[in-house]
Amino acid sequence: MQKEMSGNQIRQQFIDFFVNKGHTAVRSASLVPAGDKTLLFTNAGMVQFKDIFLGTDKRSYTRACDSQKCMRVAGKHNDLDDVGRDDSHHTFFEMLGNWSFGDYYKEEAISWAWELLTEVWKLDKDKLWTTCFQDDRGEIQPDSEAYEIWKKQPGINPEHVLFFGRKENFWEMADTGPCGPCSEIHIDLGPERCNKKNVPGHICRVNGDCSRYMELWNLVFIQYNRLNAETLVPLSQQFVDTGMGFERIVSVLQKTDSNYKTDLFSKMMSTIRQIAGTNLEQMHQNFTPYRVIADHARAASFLIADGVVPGNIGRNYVCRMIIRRAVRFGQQIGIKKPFMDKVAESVIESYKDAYPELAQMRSSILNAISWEENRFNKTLDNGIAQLNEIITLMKENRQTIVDGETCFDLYSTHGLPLEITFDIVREYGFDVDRNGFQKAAETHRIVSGGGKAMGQMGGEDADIYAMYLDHLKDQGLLTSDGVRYNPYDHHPIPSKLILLIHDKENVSEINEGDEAEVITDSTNFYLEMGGQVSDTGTIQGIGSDFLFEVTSIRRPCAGLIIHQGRVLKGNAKTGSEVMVAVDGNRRHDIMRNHTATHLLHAALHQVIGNQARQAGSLVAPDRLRFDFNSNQALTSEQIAEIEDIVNQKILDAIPVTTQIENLDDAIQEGVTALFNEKYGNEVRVVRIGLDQDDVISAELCGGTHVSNTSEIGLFMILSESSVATGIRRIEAVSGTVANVLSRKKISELREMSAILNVPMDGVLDRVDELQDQNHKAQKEITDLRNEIALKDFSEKMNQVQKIQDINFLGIHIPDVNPDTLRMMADKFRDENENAVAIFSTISDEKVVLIATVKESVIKRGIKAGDIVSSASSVVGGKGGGRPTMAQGGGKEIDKIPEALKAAEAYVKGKIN
RNA sequence: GGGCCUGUAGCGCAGUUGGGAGCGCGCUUCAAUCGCACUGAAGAGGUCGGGGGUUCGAAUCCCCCCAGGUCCA
Repeated sequence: MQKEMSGNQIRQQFIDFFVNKGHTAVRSASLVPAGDKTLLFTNAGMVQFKDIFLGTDKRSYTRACDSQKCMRVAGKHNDLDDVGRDDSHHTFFEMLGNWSFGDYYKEEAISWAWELLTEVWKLDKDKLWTTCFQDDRGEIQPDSEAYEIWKKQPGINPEHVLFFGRKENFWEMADTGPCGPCSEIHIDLGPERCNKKNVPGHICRVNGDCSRYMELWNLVFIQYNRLNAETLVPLSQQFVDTGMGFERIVSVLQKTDSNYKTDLFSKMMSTIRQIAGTNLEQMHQNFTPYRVIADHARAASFLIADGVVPGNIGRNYVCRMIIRRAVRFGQQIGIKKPFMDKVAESVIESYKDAYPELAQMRSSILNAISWEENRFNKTLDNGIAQLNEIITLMKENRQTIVDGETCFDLYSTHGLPLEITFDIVREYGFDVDRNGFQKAAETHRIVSGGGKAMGQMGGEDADIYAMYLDHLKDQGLLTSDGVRYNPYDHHPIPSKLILLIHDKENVSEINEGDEAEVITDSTNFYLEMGGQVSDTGTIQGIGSDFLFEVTSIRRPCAGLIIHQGRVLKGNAKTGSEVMVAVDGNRRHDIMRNHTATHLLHAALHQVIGNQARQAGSLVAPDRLRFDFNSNQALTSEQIAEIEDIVNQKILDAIPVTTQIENLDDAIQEGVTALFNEKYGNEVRVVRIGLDQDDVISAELCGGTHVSNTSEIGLFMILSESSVATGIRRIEAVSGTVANVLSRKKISELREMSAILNVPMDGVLDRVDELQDQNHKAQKEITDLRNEIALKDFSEKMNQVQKIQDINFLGIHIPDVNPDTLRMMADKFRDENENAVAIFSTISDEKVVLIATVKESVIKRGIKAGDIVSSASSVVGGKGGGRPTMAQGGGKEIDKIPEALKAAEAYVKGKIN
């Protein structure tokens, strides 16, 4: 009996097997799909090769194999809530795949798959079943080719080769685009694995819905291009795209009845048991929480390693959600303290050899998970406080069921999950309305989500341009590599017009005023990539007055680079000799900003640590923008420190060099690679440093850079702000823009110093001093005014009228603010028996009225609010307040005496 | 991308149909003590996140923006 293989060995055997068959082993792409806004996460092995199928990109190899990190947690196939309930679902998983790009086809794909499973891995041939495509609608040809190939595999049971229809065996990427039939390999795990034994009439079979037969491997044969719902046309190139669920095959080979019982998960599981204080038997009796925690800890670790930190938006939110969900399941098995970082540690241990980024990002992973766990606890505390208020109210109202909307509000607004709400109210003998909750959740989903459909796949017009490209190659105008592209030297280069497009038509001539697309046989215009914007410039005729303004650049398909713009002068025909001229000043500004961005990145690491990973970047001629992972705002000291570091590196005049290296070597060496970029096996490394031992920054980067940091001139940070939870943004300028800006700021300072009549470095102190003086003066003015007004007021107190036993005073007091007026009213009320008063003044060219009434008088039906109302209606306004004190006003200043009389009349009327 | 909640003194918070901006802790000074802690008295400190609008009057109502939280895509 052969010793059982570890998961890591199985993965390696797969790769080795296909490398021996001439395949290039490719690294797993990031979980964040590069340049693909239609996808939240990489969810299949083909994602990193999509552009090859679409014809917009090409690679140096035609056979590849890999183990691809995948996440299936959002979108149409969101089975997050099912993860943990069974033994085969995962949020994160690995997909093993082998690929042919216009190389081998069905014959090899099928026989190699059979060979690996039955010869290398020695699976029982009688237990294997395979399926081929036969159209249930009878429109597409059946894949009898695959059928015949399967039947001749050594040792196969011919009765185990079956046909199925479109649902199972026809693969399509989207509504249009590359597609084709597929063949699946299923394994019979034995009758005891059926989970439908109790269902009457159930028969176990392939593609039945019980768990006895399991799909192992899907071999997709891409041979058609779907133009619309009815039309398929054959592709000129054929592709093989296969995918085998790694956890499944490990489970089969290790003869376990659960993916979660393989050695891939054993370290995590024992860690969880250790924390929960349970044994193996207890775990298997209540397996769900353990599966959830292990799955989610694994997913979160891989996500964070790819730069997806927990947050409140998009991918980041998914990361948060799975961490929080795992924590809740932890609570279910009695774990009270934060624990997820310990599970994550086991994940790193189990996977670091196959995925070194886990070890590299170890501290970031553990920190981010702990941080999120703590934040979740804070959120829960908050939500529970809200809930307690609700419980108090319910007790008063003698309610015992928390209605669905309230439960959902606690969840959606305060982050308190329904189950926790239930746990808490249960202690009071209350219940929750689960149906109401679901209904509210559904409403919320519709209100907040619905509108946005997935974007287009891209490459819609790739076919047309691919056709042009083929044509140009046939004519010998282009080599097989397409347009010669070298953006790293930006001096004008001679070239030839080989294709002109005007109004979407191929034309032989373009004329003054035409908007057109111009293709030359070579170009050095930079094509937007890695955050650096495209170049602009001109294309000029040699020996003619032709002048074309290039406003943007694009690459509709691999090998074809298009200058878009307008003919400013003259005309040109295809075949003309031209000079392709990048706007050099603009390019130089961009280069300065790009190198400055690398220096900024390095300085950030120095100041706040390596967790400040790049999360996005824009390099334009007039500014640069840099987003990075961080949980808190930078202090002004940190910003200054970063600026100083960058500017010091500029003063140090450090050389910037670029070098083409092997991707694995570069990663090994610790070169910074960005999670959302796509890299081939050959990568360009940009280094800033005096020599090999003194490298300040080394990044994988296709952008253009200055050759020495001193060219940057000056670097200034303009702002630091928040983009989303856990992500901050720095905006900065360098070079000419920084010069202009600093000159402007200094001249402003100079003007200020002239106005304040102090030296420039004394401006700050002077402003401080002035502000202080102003504050004091304002206060003194207020005090003096009050003093004067009160003195004045005392004199006017003798104007008090006796209305029966009431002391009434209705006077106008000029030059006081409403606050002082109120103070006087208080004073009058306090110092007089049965006091009733109304005062007026003018503030902001409007009438202000204040009335006051002593408690003893209120009982007799006289309220301050009513007095003010009667007076303010005279001056064209309104008023109100409390019985003892009320305010009002109006706009008609000249009617003030009349208003005061009206108030007096009101009081008299009430008394008599 | 969208829904909801929050933003008031250094910190934690109250502010109930729109009408005097407050509480606790902390801070300053004084008293008491050999000194500290405790205690007592007095006091400083606020663009009520920012900007518009409605109103005689906005922390309070409406709109926009910013920041934080939370949920859905």
